[in-house]
Amino acid sequence: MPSAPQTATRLPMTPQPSPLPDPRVNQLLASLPPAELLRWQALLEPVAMPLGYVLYESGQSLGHVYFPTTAIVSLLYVMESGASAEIAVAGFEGVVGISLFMGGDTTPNRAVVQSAGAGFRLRAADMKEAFNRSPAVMHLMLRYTQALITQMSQTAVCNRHHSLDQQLCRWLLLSLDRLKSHDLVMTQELIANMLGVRREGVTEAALSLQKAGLISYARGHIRVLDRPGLEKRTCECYAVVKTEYDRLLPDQEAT
Amino acid sequence: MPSAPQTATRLPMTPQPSPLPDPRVNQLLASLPPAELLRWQALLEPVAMPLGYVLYESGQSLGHVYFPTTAIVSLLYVMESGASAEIAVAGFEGVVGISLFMGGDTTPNRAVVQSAGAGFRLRAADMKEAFNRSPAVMHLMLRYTQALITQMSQTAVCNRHHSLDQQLCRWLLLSLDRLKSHDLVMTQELIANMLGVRREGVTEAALSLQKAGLISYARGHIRVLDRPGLEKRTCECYAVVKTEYDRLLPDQEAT
DNA sequence: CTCGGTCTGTGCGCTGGCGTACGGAGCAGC
DNA sequence: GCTGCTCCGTACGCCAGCGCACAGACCGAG
Repeated sequence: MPSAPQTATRLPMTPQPSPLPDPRVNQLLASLPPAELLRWQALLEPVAMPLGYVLYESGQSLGHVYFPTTAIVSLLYVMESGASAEIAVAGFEGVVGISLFMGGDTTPNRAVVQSAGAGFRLRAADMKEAFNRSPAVMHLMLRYTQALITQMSQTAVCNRHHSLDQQLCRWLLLSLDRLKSHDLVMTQELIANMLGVRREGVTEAALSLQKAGLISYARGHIRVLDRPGLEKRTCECYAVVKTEYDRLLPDQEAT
Repeated sequence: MPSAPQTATRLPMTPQPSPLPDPRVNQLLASLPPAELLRWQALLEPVAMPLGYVLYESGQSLGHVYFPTTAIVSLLYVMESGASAEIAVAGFEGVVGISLFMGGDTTPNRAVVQSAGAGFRLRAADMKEAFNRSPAVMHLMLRYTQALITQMSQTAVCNRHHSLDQQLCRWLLLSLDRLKSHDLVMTQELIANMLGVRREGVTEAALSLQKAGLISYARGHIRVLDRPGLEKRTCECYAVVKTEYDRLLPDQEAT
């Protein structure tokens, strides 16, 4: 695998999908049986995923499932009041739109691009067909779904018990894992929306991380300086989720 | 369907499974294709589910899946500190042990009986076999799983944004729906553990509900006096979850 | 260089829920 | 009818995070 990051995040609106993007940058796609992947090549459509782009809206029937490669997608619930809370996050390790093969077709959540990048999409009908035809595909998707469930559970726990400080660390680490980079482009306002807290709260937490020398922050650009430090500072939730992802989704990282 | 409640909860330790319990009291079992249900009859084992009984422990490999009939089961995460938080709840409408067919075999959660009653269980191997053999079984289980996912998501949101008061209402309503009764046996201490809050907090919230004439509370016995009142007082989370369950799991309530 | 917009830092009063501690009330058994 | 235990009510100080308001700081456009 060539060094993937390829600073596509630099261009906010049109992160040009590189001329011949490799679906295998997405771990789920990479984990497909070779014959299956071959079939899919014809069906997968490369898409740009600009910051803030809404892949699907609460209750809206899904036309496609999305396999991010360099983008990160947030699943969040938006309340009647307009306040929001992130339920989970998906990147190159996963897929957005599980309700399609789970059978519900819709969810009460919104999926929005949290970090610009690229990915692939697959038509709903094709996804369902593959899921129902191939046990390998099915089991892969279900294992991913279980990992996602763990992330959601842990989000609930974290929301209940842990400090904003710790939650910010967890959130940064989850994002970092999906970027393979130490820089992320993200205003405090956005982070606040994701975490479902005040912007000022994020400012305070970010400052304390900065003072501890763990990150440096400047106008929507975060650089992580001391990742192990973040891991020490966060709550157990991050480790639980990470461990579960590693357990359920074989890493495919050979070479 | 005969009036089900049959105060089995009166006996704490041995809620005698009635002589010939009908699996179809569990909605998932009732939704199986008739031929499939017939197969299962031989495999389903009636079990008593006394209060506090731990169906499975965090990380423990599952020997069975459980289909509650009159019992309610909480899925909760227990932190290193010993504090806990409920992730979701399952009763006669569902099944406990989804990680079995999702492919993970284990979860980081604990499943514990929150309201005594009865149910059935099925050996892990039999469950997997049926899931992989019968698309009808598979789709049924997956639709249920998606409903459960919605519940988890909403738990996360609720933990983030809503007052203890509202959360207590939501929790009572979710329990009520799974009991088909207006009485529940539940100390404030236990509720506090489920919600992941202080016992005193529950006392306060319960008092305010009592003063509003919505419930009456006495030594571990709650009677709901005004259900619509509870529904008015709770947050949107309850309705979201309820709607999603009704949508995904056909009610089978004919007759 | 200036101006307008976005993003980040700071202050202040408020409140919901926490930790702790204790008092009283009901039930069960002897 | 007393004792012990479980369960529920109350009180008080504390603090994280909220809502609000505003000041600087940086950036790009003209």
